[in-house]
Amino acid sequence: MKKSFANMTCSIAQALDIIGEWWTILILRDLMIFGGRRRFEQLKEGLGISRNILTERLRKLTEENIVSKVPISDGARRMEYQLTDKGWDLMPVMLSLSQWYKQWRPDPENDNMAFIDKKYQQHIEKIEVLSKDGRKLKPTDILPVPLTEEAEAYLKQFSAQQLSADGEH
Amino acid sequence: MKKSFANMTCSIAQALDIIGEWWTILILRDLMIFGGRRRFEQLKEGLGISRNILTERLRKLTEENIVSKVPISDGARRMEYQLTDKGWDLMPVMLSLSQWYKQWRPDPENDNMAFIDKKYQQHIEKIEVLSKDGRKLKPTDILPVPLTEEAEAYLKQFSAQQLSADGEH
DNA sequence: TTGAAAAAGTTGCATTACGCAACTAAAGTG
DNA sequence: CACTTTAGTTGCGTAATGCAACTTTTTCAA
Repeated sequence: MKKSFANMTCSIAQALDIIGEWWTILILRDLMIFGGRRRFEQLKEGLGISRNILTERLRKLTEENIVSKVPISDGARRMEYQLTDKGWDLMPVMLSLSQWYKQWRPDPENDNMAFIDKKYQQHIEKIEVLSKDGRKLKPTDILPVPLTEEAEAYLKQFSAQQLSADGEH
Repeated sequence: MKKSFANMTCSIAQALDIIGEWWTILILRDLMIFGGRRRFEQLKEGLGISRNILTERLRKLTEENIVSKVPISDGARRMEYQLTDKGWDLMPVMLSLSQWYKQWRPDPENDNMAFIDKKYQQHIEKIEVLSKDGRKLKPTDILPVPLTEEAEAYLKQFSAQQLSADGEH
């Protein structure tokens, strides 16, 4: 049986356990696209996904409150799938995946997805990771750390040292 | 047979085709963690992944130049796996997954991953998406658009209009 | 230097997930 | 009221995953 990540104490593993299965992120992408596909058959045709898999993925996304199933118009019984706030908050995941691929792709032609700033209808800037003092951080400026109590204590201590050192000059 | 996303003209699909399989991102996470697991057996034990799957994932990651297999020390024949620059550039993907989960998790206890700013050893700020004029964008300020020639032309035109409008007041 | 143990896979088999096509039930449509 | 569309469900064949046993090379202790 395919192993679940749900019992791992790591936010990345937890996130992937929810949205990390094959097709899931592409379904969410379609739901994000302006004027895009919201209906079962549309999603199926657009993606080329099998019916039973689409059913299963949508069921899980609905259960996780990432997507909601709402009437296509008031009082109608036909339904469509819409992102919830929780779903829209996955935008940075989409962006970072897209931008990583664009930066390293071997073939610049093979892509037609863009992310547009709604207000000015412009391509948006690269996604940035900012430090507390506003520096833009490169990947290697960042350290993923599994947090034990010791690690937390160390960081608190280091932080105090750093503050006093900064105050001295 | 599980379908490939490699022939879709979308950078998200392309990225997922490379790193979207079960386990792959968790392997990369372990390779990112400071002082973390770099060796086959360590990765296997730490993740609880089967040997044959780990072999296959590492093979693909190496082939894609996301990970490289290097001698554990100079001239040694024992190998370890290290991230390449292309691999490190996946940091924003890790961050955005982690931060999404942390924001929406039902259970705040069930997580021990943190991302630290190396210089000050502090937790880093939330990942931000910036517009060209430096505004921090919310998910709903952003529009994913499949780029056709028409879409490109429209955007170019809109952009010109916007500039002249901005110049007038 | 030799014997044991570890490291890094490979192979074979059982089970689960996925893809496909056929079927179904309800809702919309003319 | 027929018939079409929509949104699934079911069944089956194949591929992916998990597990355990086996292999080969390297490392280490005595």
